[in-house]
Amino acid sequence: MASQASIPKGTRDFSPIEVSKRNYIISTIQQHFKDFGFQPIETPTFENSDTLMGKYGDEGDRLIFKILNSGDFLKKVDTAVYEKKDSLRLSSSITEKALKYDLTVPFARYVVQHQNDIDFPFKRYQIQNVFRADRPQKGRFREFTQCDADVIGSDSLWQEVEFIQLYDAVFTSLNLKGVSIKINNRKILSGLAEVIGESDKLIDFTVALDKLDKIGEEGVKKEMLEKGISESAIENIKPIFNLKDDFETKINLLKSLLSHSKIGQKGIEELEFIQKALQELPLKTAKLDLDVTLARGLNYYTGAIFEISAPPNVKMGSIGGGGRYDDLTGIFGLKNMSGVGISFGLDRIYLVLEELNLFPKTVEETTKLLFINFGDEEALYALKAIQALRKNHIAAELYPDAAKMKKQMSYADKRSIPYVVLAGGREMQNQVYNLKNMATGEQSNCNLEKLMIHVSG
RNA sequence: GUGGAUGUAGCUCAGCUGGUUAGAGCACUGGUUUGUGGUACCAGGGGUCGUGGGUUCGAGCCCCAUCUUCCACCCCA
Repeated sequence: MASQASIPKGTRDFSPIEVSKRNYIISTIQQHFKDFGFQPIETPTFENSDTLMGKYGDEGDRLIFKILNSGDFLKKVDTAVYEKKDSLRLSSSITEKALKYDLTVPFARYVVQHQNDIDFPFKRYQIQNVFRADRPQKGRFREFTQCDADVIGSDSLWQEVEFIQLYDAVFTSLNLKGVSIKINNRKILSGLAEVIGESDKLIDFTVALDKLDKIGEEGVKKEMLEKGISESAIENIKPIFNLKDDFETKINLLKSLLSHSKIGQKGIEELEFIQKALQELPLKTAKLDLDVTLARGLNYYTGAIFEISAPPNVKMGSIGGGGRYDDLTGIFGLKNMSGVGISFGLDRIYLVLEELNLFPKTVEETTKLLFINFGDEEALYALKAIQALRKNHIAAELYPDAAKMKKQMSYADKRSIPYVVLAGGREMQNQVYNLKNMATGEQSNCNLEKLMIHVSG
């Protein structure tokens, strides 16, 4: 290998076809965002470190890419910190900026900073890349694209209903069947923790519970015991380990389980509201599924929690997620702003569509006609036709060099260009173009007008 | 951050217990066809075997380190 050209681990180059396919997904999502009344914003690729640090938990902090200060950054460092090799304190003093880790926290910062210019409730969407210093694996990258839609400034549950519809609309458009929208409510999790008398261990409790489908009932029990949750407490909530029935049966079980928890009951009420609304507004493609074990790591969720699972025949983690957060902007000083939002994981949706062969053929279409170059005089003749074609938004191009016919033809073939136009001396004399259909091999002479009709049909 | 696997031509991979000049298919370039691609036939170019050390008379193969990719965990889209 002569060159050592390479890119950092967890990042990717995208070829023309890949970009076309990504754009197909992005424009689909974007169209539905607009249809639902969301407005676009963008925020910087990097933020001040303290905007991001501490917002995603310890694990999150570890995964934030920090940007080294410019200039003689060591000069300002406390000698004691430096000599002790205290990485944590050292890094906070030499990295004042960090790459954004998700779109939600920068959005919260945006809302607080621009609160006087925003009309609430504010519905925004945002499609940008985010960065995580994670170890890459399948469907997990260090730079990836998130497509977020959030509403801030309304605690109406109709928003949750609409977001579920939005998910459904997007997956319907992408022709992706078998997606399940898993829903849960933080209040139910709080209620469960309360009922078993372990409210102070809510996080440990939910993190363990979240792993049910991965490590099984015994694994979850073991982890809960390790975290200091009592055996009798686990016994109390045992029924939720085996919830396999429909939405209503699950709700009923939760009702009896949480009859003594006010907050738990509130969570049930919210779920029922959403479910009843959706019975009147049925989903087209996706399935709504109550999953009591759904917790998600982000600790700012306070109400609904969403997670989107790829169809069961595809081996892929979640392809989207979201939820309600009552006080996200509180950390930046703006109180009483309830928000709810969802995110689409573009890169994972891409992998799922690729695996299921769901990209429409049309996304790969580029140039429709290639004009063979026979020389300067002929090229000029060709370009006159090309100019007219382009004016009608028919993509056409001239092979730049008067190369051998074979070379030009195989170039068209390799690029899957459906039509080739041969216009040499003979055609010029008769003021025609020889149009060749590359799929059928058919060839005929026609004037510019007919050429256009033929190709656009 | 923890544990495991991997790396040979542009791509997918062969390469025996360490032994001459490292192979195949596909792709690429040229020709059979100087106004006709996708098929066929012929010829050709291309690898300091991920990188750096070490063991050995001799290393693609053994040892160490490092990087990449992949898998599991953690976490997550």
